[in-house]
Amino acid sequence: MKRPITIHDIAKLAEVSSATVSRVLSGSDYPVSAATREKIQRIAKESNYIPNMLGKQLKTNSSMTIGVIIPSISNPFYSSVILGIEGIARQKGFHVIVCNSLHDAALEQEYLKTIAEKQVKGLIISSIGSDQAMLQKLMDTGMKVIAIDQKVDGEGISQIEFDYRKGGYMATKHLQSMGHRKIGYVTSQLDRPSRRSIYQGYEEAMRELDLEPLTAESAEDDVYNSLNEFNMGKKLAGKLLEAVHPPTAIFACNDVMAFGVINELSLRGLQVPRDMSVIGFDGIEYGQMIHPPLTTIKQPDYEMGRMACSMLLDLLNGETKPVYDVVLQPQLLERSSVADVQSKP
Amino acid sequence: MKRPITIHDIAKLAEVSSATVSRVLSGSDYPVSAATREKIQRIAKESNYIPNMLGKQLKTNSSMTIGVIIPSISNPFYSSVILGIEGIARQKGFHVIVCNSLHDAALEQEYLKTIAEKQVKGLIISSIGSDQAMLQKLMDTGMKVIAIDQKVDGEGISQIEFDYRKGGYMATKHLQSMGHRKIGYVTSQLDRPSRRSIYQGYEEAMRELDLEPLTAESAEDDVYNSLNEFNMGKKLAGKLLEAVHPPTAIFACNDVMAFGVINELSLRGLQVPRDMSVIGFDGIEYGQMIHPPLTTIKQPDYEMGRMACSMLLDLLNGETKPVYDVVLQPQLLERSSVADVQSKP
DNA sequence: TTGTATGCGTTATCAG
DNA sequence: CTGATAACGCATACAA
Repeated sequence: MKRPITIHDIAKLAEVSSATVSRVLSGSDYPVSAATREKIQRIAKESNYIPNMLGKQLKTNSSMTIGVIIPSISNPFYSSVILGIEGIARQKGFHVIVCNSLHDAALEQEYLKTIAEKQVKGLIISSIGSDQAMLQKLMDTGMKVIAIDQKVDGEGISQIEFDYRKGGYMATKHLQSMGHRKIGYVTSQLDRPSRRSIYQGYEEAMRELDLEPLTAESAEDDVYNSLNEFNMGKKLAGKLLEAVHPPTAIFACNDVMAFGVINELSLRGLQVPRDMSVIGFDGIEYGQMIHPPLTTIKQPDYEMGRMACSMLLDLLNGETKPVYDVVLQPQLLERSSVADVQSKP
Repeated sequence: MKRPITIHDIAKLAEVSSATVSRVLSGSDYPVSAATREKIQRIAKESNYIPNMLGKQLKTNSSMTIGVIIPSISNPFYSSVILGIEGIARQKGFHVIVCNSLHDAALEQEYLKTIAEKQVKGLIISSIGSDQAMLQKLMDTGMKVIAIDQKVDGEGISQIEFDYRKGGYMATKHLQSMGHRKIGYVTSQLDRPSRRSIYQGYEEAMRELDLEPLTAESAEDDVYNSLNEFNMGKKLAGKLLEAVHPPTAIFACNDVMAFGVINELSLRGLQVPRDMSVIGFDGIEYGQMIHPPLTTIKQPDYEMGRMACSMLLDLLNGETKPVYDVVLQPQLLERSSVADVQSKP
């Protein structure tokens, strides 16, 4: 294994100083005569020179890298966010390091540390932990942070979030507008702020019409895994059906859970939407692949990624924009899992 | 913005040399008296010292990082592979850089370059490009490479792949064993080796019973996107139905496409599996969330990730194992989308 | 336009 | 056990 080529090797071959080589190869605008410039470039190519970013970054103290911490890429919602981030980042010459916290607060902390050690100056995080002490410390050292999806309260953190409350409200209102009055809500544990917000929206819409909320909340904590979520949906749907006054429509806190609800219903001989309407939340692509296509509340995930990345890069460019929160609006995706039951016979 | 703390700062505070600080803080087993060791650790903690990995890596020329290049994390198959890789990597103290080539050969090359520049010494790649020249160059400089899923022919590259041919064979045989004789195959363009292999398995199984293959291949090139895939499944299913001798069973080259097939069938008033059997390929989780639950050929994606990472780490540890290929075996996941049609009335 | 010299933060060598 | 010092590969201030 031969030692990798450095600018010094090239300098020797080209009979110039390494400074000149650096100036040419780093794309600096420092004046270098066309002749030597060409010579250096030729030799670099011929010798398969690969610049060592570690050296460069150590010197310049800028890694052109942003970190992203999300629960898991196996969640299509987050993988979409990441694709959005990457698109913008690549366009600006930045690289992205993705870390899956897997709903493990300790792991999240660990990744936070790793990112700091790698001298990453910008971070986009959908935090699942509650301990923002470490995050604050990093920000004190100059790291720029954008929180997405999950609210992080800390000074100087720009947030970009969805209007979850409104999404919950919209979903419920849509069901009501279709004539439903007994509307059940199935949700995983209401421990994360986002989930509570959706619930609030649901509750608010119900209260407006003096309707009683009917909620089935999972008791289990979060082993994030879509199959789990699916099964949870099944279980909770079962619970709702066994209530004294079963609902005519079910609102699930995410699409995969809605898949579970639909599955459980069909197992019990109930047809969607004829016998029961179902509405989901998130707007993942698979929603339109099932039968019936799932009516749902779409969160602009991809756009969120793009916006988060743009904001972060602005911050890194030293544009001293004020810290601000962006609230992205949900959108009703009307497909075929909700029936209109208000037509009087 | 204050200058970050370095080992020199700590050295001053602890009244020792930076060499000693390094020995303590880097977890070296070099002997240091318990007293100074403790003092250094205390001061490091108090001053919120964050080691600069760039410096360390530049010096040691080892980044404890492996690169992964895959088509897209939005494909649940690959996100599963990555989770497998990460699990092993983390366990051994390695970090993972994920790059989505998005089915763009140029982008793949770009990421390859980036990874090399970042001094990453190990790479796991599911290559979509055909130009393995760059890859070979990198291997010449000492990079260890493991190719997964997609075969890359090059010297010294360990491969870990699925037995796609056998998977295709198994799927077809399963349909045959359930009495089907007219079996259609829908596939995206047969341009990648993996896809051709599946097709070969299908064809082989058909020939064994002297049956005529009936294939619908997409003409469009690959804009990888599940929705696209889904729609392709719909379109190709339509084609098959309009054949002079329509099949009684359809085999799709991946699960999402199978979703499209099922969707199209139900739109045309055909029930699965009563009127038409469908079998998929991949075994993504969503397969069991649709109706009817999709019978499919499962590829052990997560395990592939784990195995690839283990092999790579062994290679990086200098264990001079011979270059070898691992072939992972597919598994039939019998669910409910295939009907037994052989019972004679 | 080019070269020299220095330092980024760390580890490693070698001498004490 | 500890310290001084030289790298690692690169960019840049300063000198020529």
